[in-house]
Amino acid sequence: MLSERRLEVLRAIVQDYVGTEEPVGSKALTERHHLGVSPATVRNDMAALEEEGFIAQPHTSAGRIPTDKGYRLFVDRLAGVKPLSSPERRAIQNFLDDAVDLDDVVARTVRLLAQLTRQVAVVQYPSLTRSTVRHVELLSLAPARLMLVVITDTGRVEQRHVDCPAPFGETSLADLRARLNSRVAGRRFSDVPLLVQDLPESFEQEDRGTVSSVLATLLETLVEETEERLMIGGTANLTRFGHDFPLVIRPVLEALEEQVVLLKLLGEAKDSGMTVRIGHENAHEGLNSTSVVSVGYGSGGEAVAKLGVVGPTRMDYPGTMGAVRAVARYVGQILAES
Amino acid sequence: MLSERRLEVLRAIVQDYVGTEEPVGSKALTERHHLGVSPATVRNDMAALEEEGFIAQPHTSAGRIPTDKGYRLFVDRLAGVKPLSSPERRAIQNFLDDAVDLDDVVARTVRLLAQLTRQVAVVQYPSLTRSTVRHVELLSLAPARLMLVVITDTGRVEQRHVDCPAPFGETSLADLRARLNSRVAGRRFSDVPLLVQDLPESFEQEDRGTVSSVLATLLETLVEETEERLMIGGTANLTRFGHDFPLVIRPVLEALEEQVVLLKLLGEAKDSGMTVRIGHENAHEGLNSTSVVSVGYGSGGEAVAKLGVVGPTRMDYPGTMGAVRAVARYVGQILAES
DNA sequence: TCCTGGCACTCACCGGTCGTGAGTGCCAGC
DNA sequence: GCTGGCACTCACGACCGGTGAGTGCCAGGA
Repeated sequence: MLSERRLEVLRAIVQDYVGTEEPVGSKALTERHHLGVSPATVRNDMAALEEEGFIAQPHTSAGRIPTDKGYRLFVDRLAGVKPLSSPERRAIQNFLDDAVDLDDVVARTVRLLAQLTRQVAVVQYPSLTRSTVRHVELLSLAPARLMLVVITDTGRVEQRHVDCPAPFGETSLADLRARLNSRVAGRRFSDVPLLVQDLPESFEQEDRGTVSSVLATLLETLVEETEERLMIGGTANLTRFGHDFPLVIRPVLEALEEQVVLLKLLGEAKDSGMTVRIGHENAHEGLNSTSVVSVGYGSGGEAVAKLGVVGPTRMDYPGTMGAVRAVARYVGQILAES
Repeated sequence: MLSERRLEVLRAIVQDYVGTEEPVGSKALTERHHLGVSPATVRNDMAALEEEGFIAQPHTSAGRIPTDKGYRLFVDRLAGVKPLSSPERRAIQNFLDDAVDLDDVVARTVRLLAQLTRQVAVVQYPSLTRSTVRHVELLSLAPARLMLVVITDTGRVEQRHVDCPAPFGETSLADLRARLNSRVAGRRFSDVPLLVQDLPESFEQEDRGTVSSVLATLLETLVEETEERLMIGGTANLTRFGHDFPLVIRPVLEALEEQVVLLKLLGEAKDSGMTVRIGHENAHEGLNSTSVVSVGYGSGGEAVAKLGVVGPTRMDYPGTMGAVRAVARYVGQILAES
């Protein structure tokens, strides 16, 4: 088992390395942190920490840098979550309060996260499946062509065309619109299929085809939009990544462009509480030299989507975690209000 | 005036430099291109071209590289637009045909452009001001709360809440909906303000307040959405930019994050035909080492928005221009069909 | 007048050598 | 179990000379 002081040494190494980006040696450590022991003692501790795999040396006769395992221990046992200062909190709130619609909320959130953490920010749009239907609207575009609009409680709007097998009168349209809304308004998207399945039967023979088409399109919208969208920002922060450039950031940029990869990444994170994935803990190879800090957010108590940041494993974990958590809270509030 | 052969030499220099990314010397030039003259002659021509500012040497006793002015001459007088191969054309069409909605069209276009040109792609969403209104829908959410939905001919949907000064009956709602649509459906967004200004007067006194609120919101949507959105992709291609990394791509990434900058960039381009801005011709400082190739696209004969790519000044202009033009055409077709 | 071959010159690049210093491991003593 | 001392390692930067691609210039020929 690692003694208390060795953990302290590890913490000091992580902090110094995060600050300077350079391998940290025993002498510098004792000078910057008052550990109360000599460099020689620290050297012994370092040897032990290296033995256990928490730190490593890039070359013989260089200082040590933390390994993924070292960061993991640091995050789990040594680091708290650094709360934001109150001016920061106020700035967040003001900035988000000005948002005019859902797109704007998401866009502002991305900017905010990227600026606060000086890293790449990723924000998932509130998911359709977990949110509820506010309203379904049907419009007639042409005699045998309808438009279906679905509005969710998070302010998202989806729209689809429906080609009808037969002309559909205004009366029937109003009827269908009313019945559809009375069944699904306020209900969760995931419950919709069950709620509408017997709807065609209650219509005249001649209209059933059209009603079925509308329902099919509605359900299809549901399925398609389960592939969620997301927005990223702050990629310019990647340039502060390290010295050995292109090789590191190339795969990261590629991964960030693959929405599928990112969605999977966020999907793997815990639904509640904050998740930190460090280096090789990330399944995707391109992200092996990055850490991902993510957390769910939502309008009520329940998380409807996730947001987070992607940065070098050598990041300021307490600060990043604090910023991510705070932003998620405020976004949740904003969504609840609107 | 530059002789025919000197122009030929410039063309050869641009082509070789684009291919190899290395300064090109007189000997290599005569070997790769059958110019019919000796290296010594080419050297004289090069000296003249340098004198005129079309090429430069990074150091004494190195080959020459084209300057921005050299690329400009190349693009204007020496390079054609390389048409895509027919398999490429088919691939584009197939890929775009599968798009399900406007977001998807834009997203696919970005991917396509980025892949074809191996550069950063930028696609502007079809603009509301230049497109027409397909339908306006009004829904009652609560006794004194309405939702306004605007649907454009390019498939874009915008939605806003309206708080009414007084309760608004279903009959009045249907009435307003009908009158609103009869006036604006099929009209350009920019014409809407004039078309609706006298609408409140034709309603009962008690409803006028609400009608005015609805119209105000409608016009506000118009103004807000004149700030257009855009989508970018292919940023990973920036890693192929050059050897001297962070210093070059940092400002480019920053510029790309500023939608305002990009919109201005696209806005400065000609409305019809293709625009190529080379290096320092770009107003934004961060893009001084890049070239931007852009073109308008639209569903009819008229351009409703622009798309383009951002890449190093040392890019394959004929190929890039060909790809950009072809993609713009197909996107226009797709939009016209939907 | 324009092109060509020849020639001397420049200078970035590459590989090797060497001194410096931060950092280490080990050990004997407190 | 901590400490000071000591020998060792090795990345890094500076220096240096050889190599070769490339240049500018010039005199001679079509």
